[in-house]
Amino acid sequence: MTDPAPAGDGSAVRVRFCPSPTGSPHVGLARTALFNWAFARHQGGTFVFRIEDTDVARDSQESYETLLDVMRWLGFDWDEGPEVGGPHGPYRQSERYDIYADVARRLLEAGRAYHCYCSQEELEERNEKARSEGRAPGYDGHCRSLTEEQQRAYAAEERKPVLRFRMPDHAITFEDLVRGEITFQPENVPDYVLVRANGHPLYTLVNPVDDALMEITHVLRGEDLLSSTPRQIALYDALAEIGVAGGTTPRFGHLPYVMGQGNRKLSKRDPESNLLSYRDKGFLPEGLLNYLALLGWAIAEDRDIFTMEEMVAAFTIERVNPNPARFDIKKCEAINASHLRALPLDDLATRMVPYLQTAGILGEEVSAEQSKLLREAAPLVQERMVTLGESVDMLGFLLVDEPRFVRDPVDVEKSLNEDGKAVVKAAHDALAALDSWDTASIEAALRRALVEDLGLKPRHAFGPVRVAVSGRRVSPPLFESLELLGRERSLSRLRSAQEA
RNA sequence: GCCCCCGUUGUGUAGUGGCCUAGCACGCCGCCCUCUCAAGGCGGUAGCGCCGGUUCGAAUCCGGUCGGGGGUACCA
Repeated sequence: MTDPAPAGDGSAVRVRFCPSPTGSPHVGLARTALFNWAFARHQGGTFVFRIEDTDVARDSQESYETLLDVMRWLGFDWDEGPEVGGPHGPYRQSERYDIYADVARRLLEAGRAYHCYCSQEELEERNEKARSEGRAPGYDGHCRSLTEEQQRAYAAEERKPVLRFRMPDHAITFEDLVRGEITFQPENVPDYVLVRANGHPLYTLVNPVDDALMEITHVLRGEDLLSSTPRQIALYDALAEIGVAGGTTPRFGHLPYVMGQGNRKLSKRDPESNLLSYRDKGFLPEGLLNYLALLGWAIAEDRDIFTMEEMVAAFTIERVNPNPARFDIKKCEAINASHLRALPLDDLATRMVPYLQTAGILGEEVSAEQSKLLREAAPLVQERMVTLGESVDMLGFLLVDEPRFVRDPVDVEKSLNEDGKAVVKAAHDALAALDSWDTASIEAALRRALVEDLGLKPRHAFGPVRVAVSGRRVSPPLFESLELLGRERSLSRLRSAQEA
């Protein structure tokens, strides 16, 4: 199915993915990117990639580069953002501080924000008091209407003010794209800080400002941001009033959490959350993405394997489910395995290469002979692998020879005892006498020599041979493997195994 | 405490008042196939949080309750 995305009347749709470059990217991030990307592509809209690097303490350049790297690995293309540019750049917030400073000044001048001189200790104290008296905590409006004189007095104490947004005193209601109508009463959404005392703008300011400036129409983000939505909607109104942007407030949709073990949101600490580890293990990007899509969305009631093209064609926010979803590595692996099995063999062979190189099984240069071998071995391992990384253990024996080819000591002990070695010797002699070296002949010869002549059960007959040749008790099919290994290399292994 | 969100088998979901003695997938268990391991085939396991209401009829609508999660920052 390769239907193009219906353009509809949504060509004006603009969505963004705006991660912070802190630490290692996690799967929740990928899920958010996926839903935004799929929505943009389905609508024929614009996908904006913005970097929210205003947290000086935690952001890093390394993390930024990893982010771009992993986005490319996952196959997301962005229409505006780092490296591709666009009409609303720059797309790294660290390069937009002058914009935020200007907006902050205008908000202050228009009276939509005010200087607040309260110290953090004072705020905490008053919050404690409010709590103990059963009142709603949060900023109490202490500095909302200071006279100039009072402000001067505070300044004289060398207090540095923060810039605080003046929330309106009416309820704020919005239609969440995945949850429906949500209302917040004003007493539950206190005035909040936009700019720190040291002049540094906060997420609360920069995120809505950039969404407004970049003309974002739909905000799809994690559920954790749900309760900050009324603050942002109020800020949008103010921005429109001071003429910062066109005055269109985006529509919001809050995606369910991706949970880890227990009832916890999958955090960066959970090993299962690390996106890079999926690439390192050899998950296919399309497999991982397919699984992630299932966390809160379904393409059809009786189907869960699909391509990204199919997802784009089918994706609508209305069908996103609000329940938090548990990340299940077993299902993730099963989905990935399905994609792996569907890969064309040439593609599979090519995709295994980097993993074999990383493991040192292949060098940087892959010879024509090695490629051919890999291509021929691909059908043998395709339905046995869950991830590409498993090709290392499954195919290593074909690609290296002794001394680098080493048999698993445990498997040797179990299979290559005296009896086992006798079987190996018989196998060697039978194969050495063979005229043609192909799977059928090899199988016939071994069956005759081991099963018929020695009277062994097939599993007992071929087990020792398998360990001798592949080094393991679990391997690709034996006869095919022998053919691929070749006559000389096979016989050599059958000899050396007798000395193991 | 207060505010907000969420509640279908172990997990992810389908379900929008009768098609539901609740479908699909993963997992788990058993059997078949079989040179190992897989894959594949067949079968099985297990669920609408609870209580009330509306209705001829409720997983679906309403109220309450319980449970879980998030927020309540000069983090995002």
